Amino acid sequence: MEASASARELADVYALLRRKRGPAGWWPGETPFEVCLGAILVQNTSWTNVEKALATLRERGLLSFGALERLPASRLAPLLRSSGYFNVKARRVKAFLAFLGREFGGHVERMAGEEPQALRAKLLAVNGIGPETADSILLYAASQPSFVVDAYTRRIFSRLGLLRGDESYDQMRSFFMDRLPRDVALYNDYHAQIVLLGKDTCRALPRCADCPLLRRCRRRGLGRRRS
DNA sequence: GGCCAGGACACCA
DNA sequence: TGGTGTCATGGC
Repeated sequence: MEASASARELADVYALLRRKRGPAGWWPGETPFEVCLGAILVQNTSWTNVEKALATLRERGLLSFGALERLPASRLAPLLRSSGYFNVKARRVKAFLAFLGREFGGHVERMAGEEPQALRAKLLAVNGIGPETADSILLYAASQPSFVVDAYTRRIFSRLGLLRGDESYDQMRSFFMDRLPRDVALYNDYHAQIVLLGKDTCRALPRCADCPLLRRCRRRGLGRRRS
């Protein structure tokens, strides 16, 4: 871990990210419930594939807790086909629905009243919900200040030299949360900016040799040369 | 036709 | 505790 990375540096990187397109206004789903489904379906998959599966569920009137709760995993799986790993994800969605029904009566909104650490622990105990999925649900569905770390975050910040790139998930999450104010709107937009940058620049420039963000950071003395 | 995408888990040493 | 195999579709 680059322990010397400062709160100011993370704030400056965010300012640079935001300067390009302003507030991302980014929300991975139309409702908090849809956000939860999306967080599971997007595991190791592109969001465009997830959108197709969500659209299928919407067309069939299945985009609600009640409808999905009644649907067996064997019938849900084919509807999730486009998101990949559909058999696995059908079981994971069902596990989440069972948790949501048991703990919150099927109402995602009620998660917001839970103490963040306790809610995170409960989510992580659900089969198929790992740290990134839990943090996505916490931040984007339950409005809790939990920083989401994903593959783009690891890639971009290791290229900036602010992370080594081999840190554990929790180490990277702490890296951000120890240096940024616990602010839901900030975490929401910071992660959104990272994803949007990752989707265009990192894909177009897979080696990041000519990454505009990297150049801007270098000009301002941000980031570090990699040894 | 190969590579990769916003992970997580079971299994094994 | 850490490494490895598995799950699978769709876009480029």
